Amino acid sequence: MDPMQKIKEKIESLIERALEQINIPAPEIVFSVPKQTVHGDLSTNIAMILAKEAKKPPRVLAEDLLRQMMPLPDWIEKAEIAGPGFINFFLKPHAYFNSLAMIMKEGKKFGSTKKGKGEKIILEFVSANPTGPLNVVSARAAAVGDTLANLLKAAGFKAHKEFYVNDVGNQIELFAESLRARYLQALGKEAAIPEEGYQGEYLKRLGEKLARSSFRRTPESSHFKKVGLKKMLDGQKKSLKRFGVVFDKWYLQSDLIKKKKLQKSLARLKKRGFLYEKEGAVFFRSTAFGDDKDRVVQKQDGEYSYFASDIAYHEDKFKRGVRVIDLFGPDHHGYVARTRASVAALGFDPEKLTILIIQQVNLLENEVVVKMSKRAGKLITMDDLLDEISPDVARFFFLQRASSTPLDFDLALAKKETPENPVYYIQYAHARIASIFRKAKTVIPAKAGIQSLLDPDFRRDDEKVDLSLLTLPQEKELAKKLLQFPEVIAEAAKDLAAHHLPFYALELAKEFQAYYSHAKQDARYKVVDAENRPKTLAKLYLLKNIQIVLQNALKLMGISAPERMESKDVASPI
RNA sequence: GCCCCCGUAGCUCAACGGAUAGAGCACCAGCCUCCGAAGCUGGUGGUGCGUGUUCAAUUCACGCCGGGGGCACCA
Repeated sequence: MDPMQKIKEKIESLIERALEQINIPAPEIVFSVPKQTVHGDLSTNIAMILAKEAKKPPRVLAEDLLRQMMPLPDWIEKAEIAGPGFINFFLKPHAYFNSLAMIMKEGKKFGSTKKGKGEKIILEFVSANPTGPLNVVSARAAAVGDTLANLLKAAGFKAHKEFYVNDVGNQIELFAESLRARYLQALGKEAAIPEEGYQGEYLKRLGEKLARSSFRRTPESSHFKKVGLKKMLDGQKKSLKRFGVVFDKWYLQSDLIKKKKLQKSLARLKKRGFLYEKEGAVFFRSTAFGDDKDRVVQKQDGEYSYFASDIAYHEDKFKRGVRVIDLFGPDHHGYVARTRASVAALGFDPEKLTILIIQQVNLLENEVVVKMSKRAGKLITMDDLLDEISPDVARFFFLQRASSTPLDFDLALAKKETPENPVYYIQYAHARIASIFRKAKTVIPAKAGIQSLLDPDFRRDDEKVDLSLLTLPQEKELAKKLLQFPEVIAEAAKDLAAHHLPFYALELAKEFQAYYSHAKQDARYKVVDAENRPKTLAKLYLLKNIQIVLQNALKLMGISAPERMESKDVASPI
């Protein structure tokens, strides 16, 4: 449920009735929450939208509307016309406080909605080649993809996380050859890593390990492929787990061929007239759907192209889900048009396919860009990253940025900034509330009711809490902020914009910290007051709600919500 | 040449087409007998250029300028 939505709907019907009175058909009415409190709690631009149609200046129309709306319901303090013709509504605190019970009641579920109607979405991300360890770009994709999946679930979709394993093709052969060479080298034999092969240290180590496990004769190339692949996949899974990302499915490209899915997809395309032969190769007519040129699906040598597998994979995904979301790396943006074309050619709605490009991560070292290449063996791995900074910090760092923009990542800087990282700010707000509760437990006389509020499983009915005792302006603002959470989730899920989440959490933490800090100057802001039990309860109630929302937001980002912040580095008060 | 991403504060990034463009870091000045100073308060400082659409443009369209990336019968 979304309490804010209900408030909006109520005002909406007021406006609709007013429009009816002056004979203007009502369009969709949009509200925004003004940045400044002087502009009220909710604002609409309806008078400016309709000014032309009404043949009146916006402000005059706004006045007409306002007159029709009188008298306002008791939960609206006042309504004003401002600026070029905004109608601003000022709500009484109880309009918000009354909805807090819902946050308490829903707990971990607060913020979730059912807008997705259980629609299944297949979300594919990371999908790095199984030829080496995951790098930082994969880390970014993992953080974003995982949080998008969480957001979609919270918005009422069924999100399925999938990792596509490119275990077929030239790069795998090169990989196997490179490993074989390392193996032979470890045995002291002459062997060269193929040109374009994989030079990384990790293969050297693996080759040495294989050499130690005494083979009587040099194994077949296929053996290196098999062992190497397994090793790489296990390593990738381990890194991802360390990062807190677990996939629902690891989908093998080779399965598409084994299970004849690839062949069937191509047959369908052929039947529909989108395939043709030229110079001994088979082409897909992607230009029929706006691609620059047609694309090869079967090469002259009879092998299927990577793209052919991808066609089959997308068909398979569309058979399993209503919507498909792909997170591509920046080097794959050229694939967007042809992928979309293939989906359309197979008869699926291309609108149901969303391809997000997770932009590159420029790794910097002392402000100099470090070029990464898996084949040349120059890379900074996800594990290297996690050796330096915690998963919480890394995830937050990646989530803060819109994923469609390139990201400069200075490892040295990231490490240095760790103590000041904003993620701690949010966690600290959460821990601080926990701390206040610990304090309250010792100070407030133990009555039957209060224990329940201090208990994690507290529910509203356990004890009457009089929220009208919350009279400070910041308390109303905090309640307002909390109630915006479901909309934040819904919007972020709709736009697939994970970065809204950290910003919201930061804002909420900020408002709380500022509110809390007033207590030093002003006793009215003090939460725990042994002399005033009802007021303490009301404040604790609000704080509990803040804590719940912070928890839920952090959970969506895959970040922990600690009860205490513990660090030796940070000095405690003298 | 074509395609994609990006130009917002000294740096890293925000801003459903809305009102006085916001945060963090950095810098300056204050604040711990009192629920955690990983904190709070105040200050310095910004939309690359041009034209259009609109009541309203950081946002949309077009054109420049600048930075990055991609344009395989490799995956």
